[in-house]
Amino acid sequence: MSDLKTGLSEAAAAAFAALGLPADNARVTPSDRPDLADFQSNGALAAAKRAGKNPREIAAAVAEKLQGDPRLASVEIAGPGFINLKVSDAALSQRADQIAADPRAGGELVPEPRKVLVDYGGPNVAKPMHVGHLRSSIIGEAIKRLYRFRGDVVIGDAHFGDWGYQMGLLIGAVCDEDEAVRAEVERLNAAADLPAEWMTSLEPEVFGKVSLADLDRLYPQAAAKGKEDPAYRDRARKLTAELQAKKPGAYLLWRQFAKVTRVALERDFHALGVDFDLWKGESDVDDLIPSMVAELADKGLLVEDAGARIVRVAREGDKRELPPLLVVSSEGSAMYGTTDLATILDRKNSFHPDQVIYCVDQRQADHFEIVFRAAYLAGYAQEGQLEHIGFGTMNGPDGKPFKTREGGVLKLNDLIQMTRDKARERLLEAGLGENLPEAEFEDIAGKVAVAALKFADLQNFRGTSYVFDLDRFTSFEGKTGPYLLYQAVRVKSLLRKAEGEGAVGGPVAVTEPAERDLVLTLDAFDAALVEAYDKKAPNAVAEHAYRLSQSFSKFYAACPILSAEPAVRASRLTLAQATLRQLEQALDILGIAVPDRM
RNA sequence: GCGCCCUUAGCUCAGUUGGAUAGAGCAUCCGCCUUCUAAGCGGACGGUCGCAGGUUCGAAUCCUGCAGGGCGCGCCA
Repeated sequence: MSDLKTGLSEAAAAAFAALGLPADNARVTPSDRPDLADFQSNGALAAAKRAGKNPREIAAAVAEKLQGDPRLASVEIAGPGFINLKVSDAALSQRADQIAADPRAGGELVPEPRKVLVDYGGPNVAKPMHVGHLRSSIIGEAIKRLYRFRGDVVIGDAHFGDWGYQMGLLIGAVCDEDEAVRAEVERLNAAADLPAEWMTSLEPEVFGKVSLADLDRLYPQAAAKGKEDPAYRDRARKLTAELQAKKPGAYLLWRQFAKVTRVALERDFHALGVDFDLWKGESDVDDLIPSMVAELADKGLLVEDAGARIVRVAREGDKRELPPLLVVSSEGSAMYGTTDLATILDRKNSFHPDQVIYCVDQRQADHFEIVFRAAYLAGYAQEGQLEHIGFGTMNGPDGKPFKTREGGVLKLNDLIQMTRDKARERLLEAGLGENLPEAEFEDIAGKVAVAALKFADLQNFRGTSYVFDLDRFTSFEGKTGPYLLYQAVRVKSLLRKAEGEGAVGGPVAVTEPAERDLVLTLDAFDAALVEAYDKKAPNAVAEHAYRLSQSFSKFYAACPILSAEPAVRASRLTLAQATLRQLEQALDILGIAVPDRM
């Protein structure tokens, strides 16, 4: 069951082929001139160029072949050789019935499902998530859901940054601040009589008082000190190496860091409706590193350089010299490129992904290019299987990465709370809330907040940066998440009313312009999914959801439903049902949930 | 210095891989609620697509140069 565009493309391709013309550019697309046609094919122009013929003649010949197609109400030539197609009401009605009957609301499956892993590019342990993590969560989640909906087997992995230098910095900083912690770390490091299962069984009581707030407070200080004080930095790097060598004191203190961080992360992700299949991190591949390093050495890829061990990844024809992958630091510790490489190896062994998508800030493009090249050299993945999906930053009104009024980084939790407060305010302004139970009102406010944040983000192409504007995002007017929820809720309300009156859906019979427009929009769902999938660009789905809402709203204004005569009412109810299902499906792919009323 | 990305309506952004008259939203102005949620719908206003060349029948889109902005460039992630 394919959409109209696909069916018409096939017909056009057949027509081109019958005329001895290449069929590959016969593609039919939605018309740029809705006043003239529903669909168009520009293939005659390209074919004429290749064959050195008159495009209008070719268009006329193709048009004649298409003329008899029962789906088409008219075939016309316009301009230099555009073929304009108008679909018959009957074909539109039939297509609407198909979509309405389809649990997938018109969205097709990929021909061959693949195994895809989405890497959310890790929030860091010991640092609360800030607005910078918002985009990778939102975009990664949308890509995961999109791929899954289209039939791929997808695993999402948070991939925490929990094993690097910042851990050494924090171990040092916490010990400096708390003598008891320091003593315990030293005692454990030196202890000779630990039980075999100490890594998982021991939870030293003194470590229990270290909170995320402590880490959050100490980290910026320690990072700053590490930058200016070489001795302090060296100690942190040594402590990092100790942690990675699993010295008990360092390791168990680190486990406390990971524990308190995880609680906060789960809270923030839950609030955003984001979840992971794997909560893995850099530390999980630590055991693989020694053998991986040995293997890289065996393969002759590892080179000594300035006390460190590196893999050179520069290639012939590079426009500039790409730095090498730093595998082992001069201190003997693993760098983030090391764990990233080991993670690729781990995923190859455990999941055999056809593709791994890294959903990480554009600024890390070079890093991933380096790691990917090393992975290809080492045979841990095939060229092209690893892909970095970069995105821009969320900026403040000044056009620079978003900061609080005080100039600090805004924590994700605070951002979510801010948005939720605003959502409540908006709902109350609109006179909602008095009639609703407290719990439902809170649920709605939460959904409105998430819709506002996610839709604002996802309506932009991921590669570009955007300006954060809470008032605009939470507005119920215009191209916003709350507007989409309102539209969906309005359909739900209509359908409830219909049900109360005993009105049921029936076969679609398209007659009105608003009905035509709505069905054409419904039909365009699959094309939006394909585009979003191929370009890893959820904004195509967001755009479709918005267009669908608009089409429905026009239909809703122009075509009375419940008061129409029975056959028309049944047809329009079917259209409303199909719209709701597709809209909810599109929003679900974006990670946006719709309340029942608002 | 080298490299990557960006520059489209007053503001925030899309732009179907080179096609017709470059689209939305906000803002401004004008209409439409005794009728299914007006948080809506219809209409108007608003553009040298950063600048200059080039390729092409045809360029916001491809190539070159320039200007402005952002980002990155091995022991942080």
